Order: sequence, then C-alpha cells, then structure tokens
Amino acid sequence: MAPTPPPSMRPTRADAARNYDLLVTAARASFAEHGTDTSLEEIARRAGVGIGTLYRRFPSRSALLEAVYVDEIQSVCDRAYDFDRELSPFDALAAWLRSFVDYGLAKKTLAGELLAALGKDSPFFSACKTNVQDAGELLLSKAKASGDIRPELELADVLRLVGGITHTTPQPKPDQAMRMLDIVLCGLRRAAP
Amino acid sequence: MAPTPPPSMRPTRADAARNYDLLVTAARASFAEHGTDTSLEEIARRAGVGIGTLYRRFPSRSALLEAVYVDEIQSVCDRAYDFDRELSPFDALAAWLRSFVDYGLAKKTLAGELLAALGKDSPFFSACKTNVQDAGELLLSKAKASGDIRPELELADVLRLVGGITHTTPQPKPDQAMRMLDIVLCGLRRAAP
DNA sequence: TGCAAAGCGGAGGTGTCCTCCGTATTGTAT
DNA sequence: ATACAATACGGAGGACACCTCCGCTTTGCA
Repeated sequence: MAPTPPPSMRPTRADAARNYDLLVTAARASFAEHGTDTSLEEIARRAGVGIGTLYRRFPSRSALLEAVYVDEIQSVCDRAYDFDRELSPFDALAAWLRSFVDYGLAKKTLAGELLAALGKDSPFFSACKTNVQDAGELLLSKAKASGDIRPELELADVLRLVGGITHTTPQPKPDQAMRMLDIVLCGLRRAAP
Repeated sequence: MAPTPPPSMRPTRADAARNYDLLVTAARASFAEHGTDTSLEEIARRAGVGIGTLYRRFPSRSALLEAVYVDEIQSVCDRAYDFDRELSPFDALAAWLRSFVDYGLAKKTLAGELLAALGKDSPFFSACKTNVQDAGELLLSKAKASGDIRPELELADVLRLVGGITHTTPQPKPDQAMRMLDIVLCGLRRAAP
C-alpha cells in the first residue's frame, strides 16, 4: 500500500513492512475522524501495535502526517497539469487554487499543516514539496505571461494566502471559503491600466 | 490595572482582586514570551497563586486570553476611527487592515485566536467583538460607498482573510505578510470596468 | 470580636508525549 | 535444519499538562 521508506542494505523485514502499513492505515482513519491532533497512542492502539513501534517509524507527528498524505498531495499536483492543458492560463491557476481550498475543506486542518511543512525541511516530504512548487510555478508563470495577473507576485505568498483560507478557525463554510478565494483571485489580477 | 470582572452583590474581595491582577500580568508576560499555548500551570506559578485560583477565575484558556488582550483589541478598534477621519475611505480601510497584520505579527499566534473568538460566543469578550465589527463595518461601508471597493464584499470574509495572513505557520516575515496583504487589498478593489 | 461567605491552593485522577531496553522475530549463512 | 546476529517489537515509566474537588484560610460585615 505504501512506498516502503528508504531501501536499506538489508531488505525491510516483513513484520516491519506490515506494521508500517497498519500504522498508516490507522492514522489515515483517525485523522479523518478526529482531525490531525488525534492522540498518537490512540493511533497505535487502533493499528494494534505498540507505541514504541509508532515512534520508531514516525519520530514526529508530522512524519506520520506526511506518510498519510503524500499521495493525496501528489494528486493535487497532478491536477495542475490537467488544468494547464484544458483551460486558459488564469482559469487554470484559479481552478488549481480552488482545488486547494476544496482539499483543505475536506481534510479540515490538514492543508494548513501541509503548507506549513513547505517551510520546514522534511526529507521524506521534499519530493512533494518540489512537486507543489513546480506545478504552482508553472501555472503562475503562464498566467503572468498571458498578462492576466501581476508579474511581481510570488508563489509562496499566493500559496500561503490560499492555504490560510481553510486554516482559520473555526473552519469557514464552503461558500465563505469560496468568497474569500474570490477576493484573492481578484487580487492576483493585473490592475486596470 | 484590569477592569475587575463582573460587579457582584458583595464587592470583590481584596485578595481576589489582587490575584486577578497577578494572573493577568503573569499571563501577559508568558504569552508574549512563549506564545499563547504556554502551560497554564506555569502562568499560575509565575503569578504565585495556586492552579485552582487560575481555573476559578478563568475557566478556559481563551477566557484568560481575552482578559489579557481586551484592551489591546480596543486600541486597534479605536485606530479605525482615526483612520476614518484622516484618510480617504479606501486608504483608511487599508491602513486599518495593515494595523491588524502588524498586531498579528507582533503577537504571534494571537490575532488568529482572536479572530477565531469572533465566531464563538464569549460573553466577556462580546463587547470587543462588537467593537471590531462596528469599526470594520464603518470603514468597509464607506469604502464601498466611495466606489473604491466591490459592494458585495462581506466584512467577515475580509477579516478572516487578513487574520489568516499572520495565522499561518511558520509565521510569515513582515515583508511577506505585507505582500500578502497587498494581494488582498487589490482583491477588494472594484474590478476595472 | 465573631462568624459566615468568599476565596485559596494543591493533591490527585486522567490523558498525552516520548524514551528506553529486555524480549521476540526474521532472514541468512552454514 | 540450525544457529545466530541484526532487526524490530511493545509497553512500562518519567515528565508534563489539563482540570476538579474540597478542606483550610482570609476577609469584611455586624
């Protein structure tokens, strides 16, 4: 189910791989049910492994978060290329950011934490980080080139702003989140001459 | 120093009032030093009172937060009226929102929590809540009337968006925060005809 | 000065984080 | 098949935070 982490000299032991999957599965379920601050002990219990095993595999809560959501993030990135192919530059960017907000609404506080992780150094997660940035940069630069948005914008600013929409507490209702996103999208546009 | 909470039938006892002040002072210092998630026991220790005393006065962390920051919020509100007097409608709104961001940067995570409190019901805090909304509504409606910003905007959306700027983790650098605010401000403007 | 009301404070129950290390499992080399 | 490292397991336990409860102290009115 999951890409067993780093291939070591010795192949990963069977029990280790099994427990890894059990943990990620349990974590995904728990995060979905109770948000990203579920007790780690609860997750270990649910997975049927000892707390020590959890901590050996995932030294921090965010390591676990990453393992759970790496593939979801990947799919958000992939969508960027679809939008790029099918829509005009500005619309593609807008659609991609909208999918960001949707994802954040669905996953509660998660999107914010992921955006936060973009700032930290996280080896296992860095591929995703690069992917998000690559995808975003592509859409952003095309939209700049088309003259639809202001050329001095920086990707990091835009991503944080959009990530912040769903990160606020209490979580905005979808219609409010979309109105907030509209404000941001208007703000990206080139000022009238 | 602090507006002793609700005047009861019997006047507040001297020791109670003293401890109230000690707690608020200690909390202000601790929040400033270690952020708003400092241990409450630490605050009680610092104030030199028992943990029970803290909990009797402030049943929740946010009750304490409110007591600490009520007056600061008030001053942010007051500034709105100064801006209204001295600047053009749009500039007044922009300046006020900028002061929001400044405040959030200075107080770290606090601004976000305060915005969050705007959603909850918090009796002791509700006066402040009303004040923020009144001040914001004044500036927003004037800016709408002047034709500088789009008339369909809602105050709550704008406040959340701006509050979200400083709420993201890790905290943005001031120049990044200002760039993010610029995006929002551009987004408020009436679209070019 | 006496005495009830108001207030105090910290022990202690619960829950979480995280570490440490004795024990069990696994895979390979013989 | 067997032995033996290397690897992994798991949970006890220390540290710390939250919050409640209740016996003891302080205050201030009569």
